[in-house]
Amino acid sequence: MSKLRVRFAPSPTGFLHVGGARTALFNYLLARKSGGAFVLRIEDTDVARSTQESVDAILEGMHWLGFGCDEGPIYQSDRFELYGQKVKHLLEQGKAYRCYCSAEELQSKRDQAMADGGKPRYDGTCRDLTAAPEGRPFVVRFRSPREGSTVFDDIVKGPISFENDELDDLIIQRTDGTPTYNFVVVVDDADMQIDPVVRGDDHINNTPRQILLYQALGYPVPRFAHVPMILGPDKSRLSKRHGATSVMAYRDMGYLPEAMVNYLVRLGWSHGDDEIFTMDELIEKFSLENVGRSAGVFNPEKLLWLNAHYIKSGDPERLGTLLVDYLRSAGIDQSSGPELPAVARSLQERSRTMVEMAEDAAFYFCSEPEFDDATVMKFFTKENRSVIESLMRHLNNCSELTHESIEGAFKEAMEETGLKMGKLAQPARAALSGGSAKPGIYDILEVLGREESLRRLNRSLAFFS
RNA sequence: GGUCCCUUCGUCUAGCGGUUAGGACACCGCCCUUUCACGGCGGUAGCACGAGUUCGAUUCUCGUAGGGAUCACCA
Repeated sequence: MSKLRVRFAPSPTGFLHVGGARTALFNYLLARKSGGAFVLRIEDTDVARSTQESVDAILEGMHWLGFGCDEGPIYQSDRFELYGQKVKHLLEQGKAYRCYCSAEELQSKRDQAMADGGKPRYDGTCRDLTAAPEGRPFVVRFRSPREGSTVFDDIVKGPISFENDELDDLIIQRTDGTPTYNFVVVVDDADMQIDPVVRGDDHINNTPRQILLYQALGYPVPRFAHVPMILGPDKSRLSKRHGATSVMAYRDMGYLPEAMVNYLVRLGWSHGDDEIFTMDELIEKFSLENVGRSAGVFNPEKLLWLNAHYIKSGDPERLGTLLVDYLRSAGIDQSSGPELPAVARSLQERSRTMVEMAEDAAFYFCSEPEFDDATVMKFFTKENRSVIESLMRHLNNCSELTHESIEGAFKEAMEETGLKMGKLAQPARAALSGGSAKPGIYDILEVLGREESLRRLNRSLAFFS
């Protein structure tokens, strides 16, 4: 595959949402696969709505997901001079013209057209103006051809065609002299030699105008790949009301970036029946040819399943490191207690999110667990006292608590008491954790260690009837 | 409303003229079992509709219906 230059071009008016993240991912994979360049371009021509906080949030999201860019971030606000030159050229060539209609006039014309059942488009009032009014504010409009049609062969959607007379003369420069999106996106994609342009299919309707602009500017027209949108459960465009849409919100909810990447890539793309992909596999296997044409519903359940999968198969050392922040957020004092990797290892098979893991790890860090009435009633009975004592004796004989030594102790205790595993494990679990802690009982003992385990068991004795 | 796009289980999807329509999430049942999970096995469930083309349509064409996007001095 030849080297591709692709880009992700978010506008800094909010955080990185899952839709944008997927678009970024597709572009990133294409660049990595081809050994080409992934350009990050910040579309901040709307100075009023763009914020540095948003830029930072987007960068943070990209970093978390592991999408490193090769060029950028490039800010369009740094390139106004270039856009100004291009506008000037179009003006000189008569391919653009000044329009003196005010925003209010335009709006009322649109409203009128709508009321008459017509199309809300610019009527061309200033298109052929010969005498320019003096000193009045103006915008610059692109002189769009009124005949013919514009067609392109979308890489994912196939052939798409528009009649040119459906397109009106779009504004390329505002009254304040700043350029607008449809213009700068063309100048930049051409200037940065982006090909293919991979973006959300909400841009399909902009594409014919942009193609006309490429041609007017004398640029070669790139290929386009419009990827389907991500919808909410009600099939409407995914938004806040559907729940979390910010990528970083998922980190906060205990999701791993690889789970998010894996989920996002499968939403709209497939590789046979495969479900699990490492980033390296994605780079090797991803291709636009296998991107579907239809929109997809964001399914949190499947994301959760993938997250559980990655936690389950994750490196305990890493999970332990990640756990630090989640424990802190859960208000758990981790200053003393077991080693985090060991904690993570004991819980990774049963945690679907890191938040769950932190919550389920709480008992490890609570040296004096509270016993509720139900627990006392059920497990701390007269008969069970001897059970715990028996277990303590055999545990005490172990020099160190390992899976083997613990198993041995349990066997001996079972023999001594004549009880089955269940009768032994449950009271012990309650005594050690204060309730029905999730890890296997051997794991709890092993992670807690000999001294702490015996201390907790001994302490529980006081609560027996 | 105009334009454009889309349409296989509830959801994500495989399928690229002939298949018992496959997989995954979710759901249900059974097994495993020291709690909870994991895991294993099995199951429910789908080609929107109507015409064509064809010996044969989920697959190709055209309609219909439904859904979505877009029609800014936002991007």
